[in-house]
Amino acid sequence: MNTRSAALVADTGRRNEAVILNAALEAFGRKGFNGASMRDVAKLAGTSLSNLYNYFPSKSRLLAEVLRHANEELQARVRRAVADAGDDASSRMREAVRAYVGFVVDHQVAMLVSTNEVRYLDPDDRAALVAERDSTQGTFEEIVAQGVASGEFRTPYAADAARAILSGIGAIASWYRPDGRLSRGQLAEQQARYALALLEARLPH
Amino acid sequence: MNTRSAALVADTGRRNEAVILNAALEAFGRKGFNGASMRDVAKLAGTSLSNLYNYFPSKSRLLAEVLRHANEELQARVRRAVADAGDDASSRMREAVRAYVGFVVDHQVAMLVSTNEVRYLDPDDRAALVAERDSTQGTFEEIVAQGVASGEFRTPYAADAARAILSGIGAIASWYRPDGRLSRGQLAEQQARYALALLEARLPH
Amino acid sequence: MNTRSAALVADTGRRNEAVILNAALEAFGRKGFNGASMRDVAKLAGTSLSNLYNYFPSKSRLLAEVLRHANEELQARVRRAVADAGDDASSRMREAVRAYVGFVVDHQVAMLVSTNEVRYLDPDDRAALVAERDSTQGTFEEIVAQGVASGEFRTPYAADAARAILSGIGAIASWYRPDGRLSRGQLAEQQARYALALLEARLPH
Amino acid sequence: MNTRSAALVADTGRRNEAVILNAALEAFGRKGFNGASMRDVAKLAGTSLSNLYNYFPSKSRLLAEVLRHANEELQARVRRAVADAGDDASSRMREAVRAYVGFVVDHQVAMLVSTNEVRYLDPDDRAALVAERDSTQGTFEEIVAQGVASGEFRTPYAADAARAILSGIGAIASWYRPDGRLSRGQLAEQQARYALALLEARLPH
DNA sequence: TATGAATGAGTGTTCATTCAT
DNA sequence: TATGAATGAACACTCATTCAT
Repeated sequence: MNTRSAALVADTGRRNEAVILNAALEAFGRKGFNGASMRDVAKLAGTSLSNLYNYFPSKSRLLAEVLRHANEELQARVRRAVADAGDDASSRMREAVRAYVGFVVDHQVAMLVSTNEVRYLDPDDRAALVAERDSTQGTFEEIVAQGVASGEFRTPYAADAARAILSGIGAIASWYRPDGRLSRGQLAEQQARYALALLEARLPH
Repeated sequence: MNTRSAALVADTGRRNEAVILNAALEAFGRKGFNGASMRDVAKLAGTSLSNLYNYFPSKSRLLAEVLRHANEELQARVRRAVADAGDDASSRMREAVRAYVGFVVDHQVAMLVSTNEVRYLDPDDRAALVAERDSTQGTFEEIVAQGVASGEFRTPYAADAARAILSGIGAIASWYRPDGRLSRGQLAEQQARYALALLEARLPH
Repeated sequence: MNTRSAALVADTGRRNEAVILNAALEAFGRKGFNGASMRDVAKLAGTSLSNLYNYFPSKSRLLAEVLRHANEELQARVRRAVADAGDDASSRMREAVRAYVGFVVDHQVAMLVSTNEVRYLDPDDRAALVAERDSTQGTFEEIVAQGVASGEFRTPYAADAARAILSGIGAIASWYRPDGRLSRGQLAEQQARYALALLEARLPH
Repeated sequence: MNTRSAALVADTGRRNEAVILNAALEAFGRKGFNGASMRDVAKLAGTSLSNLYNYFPSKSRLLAEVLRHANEELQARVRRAVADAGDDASSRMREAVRAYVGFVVDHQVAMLVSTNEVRYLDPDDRAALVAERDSTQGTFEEIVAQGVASGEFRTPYAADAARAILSGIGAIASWYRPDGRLSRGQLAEQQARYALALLEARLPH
């Protein structure tokens, strides 16, 4: 149905749960959290309105679960990439950025919903998600700190650099088209270069 | 009421119109376009629900006007800044970024609403606004092109650099607090540096 | 604007009053009393909404005036026709029918509004109008009575014949098209024949 | 509640649907389509406003269903009557008229709503209903044609006679009172006589 | 687990009418 | 006489949620 994104939530065990989560992601992506109705979600999930409530106690909690899954996947990708990268900050930053970009491209809608609809979460759910996100951003901040310490990165504004980098990458979700000028790989390469340049890393010439 | 932003729409001549536009901006900022009701707007504007419709024919058109005013102000600031800047691409980029950051900080809510709620515009209004926004981005793209041509900027990814820069600056609206670590001026300076670094400009050491 | 009907209310003295009455007739004709708004009327009259209330104190009274004018014209036509007709019941009935048909064709919309929207009048206005209408129907009933007395009409159901005849003629308003199969004159002739036949008059062969 | 009409829609199977349809008929009958609100209908049906929409997707479709049921019943009565009548045109016309009158008397409100509110239907629904009505009128037109061909009816205006007859009968709905001068049967007999007379049938003396 | 019926609060919008000018 | 701004009530319709089955 949506050719730009693979299903975000895998179909393990409780089958309908995954179906509903993916339907909700799609609905929220199309119309926003407040613009999409539970009926929309039910229709996309191919089930009845009332059956939704057998899986999620409220619309808000449904959104929370959608965002939790999205963030989980993003975090996993980034952590794996960093773990598999070399030891120097530049390599690690490059791989972290590539992974982040990969997620944004693979799950464009999830990224959009993630950034635009967090605010509609109930306070507790929002706090939990923000904490998770901060932790992902923390991974980038650590790499920045490492690079500054090692002299690889010379930016005088290290404290905010990770956020600046992630803002730019996150925004990709709002304009990237898979059939556009840049391939998935080229985009990742480009963003990595932007990131390292922003950090004033010693770039290869 | 909102301490983070001065009124976006000036109160010249048609008074209630400005009052309503500012109320709408605030309401949409607090709850999003779909989350805010016309009743919310009326309450904030201190008028009756039905009277809103003497000024704007629909909620959607009200949003369109809010966004048009916001973009107008942003565009004016950037153009003025570029016109007043030096001749070299680096100076012009620096001033353009400063102006853009200034707008985001002065009209944080307007910036947030602008990026998050455009999608709810009617197609025609959306197209018109996107065109205006592209024109603002075009100003940045021209500076990039100038810098690349003159050798000031050495990024191999010039085509997408303006967008990357503006994404990062726009995102400021979602986290900046006037009482935070950075002053308005420091933030502007920082963002200018990020921008020039991303462009791989020859930086002063 | 409406090619099927001449203006019902003549433009004597208080000019805008006639303009408004004709506009109201058109509006009520197009959308019904409850479907047409005072704004609709104002637009058609080429004046402002609030100005309507300088002429008529309420929507309901506006309708009452429209219907009063329509009925006045209808009544005048019928009375004039009967007065100008011969002495025998058949001739008088024939002319009365012709006149009635003439009104329906000349003021189709007025006839439609008259029959469909009376019910929305305030009780007093409705009573007054119904009385006027009964008086017009009374004219026909007298002719029937005369014809029965003289032996011209042989129907055993004289008491309800006038109403039956007028129902049929009134309904013409809902289907007649000036460019249809029958001319104005042919239609009148046809209806006169139907009426006399229904009354079981001795018809010419 | 309404002593003048039996319930039009029978309560078979889908109970609430019939309840709502009858409530809608009553509401539209009392105040007209535009004058009656969905809240009125809900109140009469003894259910909630929003529940109405579980049965009918819009006020307009609700009206369409009401009118469809009414026309179905009318059509069925007329067809049955004609089928059960003798072979000559006069008998068939007499029975057809009797059946039509019977419907008007039994379902006075339905007849009124049917004639006054069709115009508020959506174009497609209106077209469908008009087609059904034309088919009923067609039944009468065929009888007229038969009678003219056989020499039973001598009217020179055969083409419009069926419509003239049905207009008169339909109008009964707007004045008949069950406790009035005429009984149901007398009224039917009277109308049959009017019809045959109008057709210039050879009447029994 | 799944459904369709039900509900009360809320949506954007329009209404007839009034008022200040 | 004429206007534009204003209002409170009402409109058709949709909402998230619940309940009986």
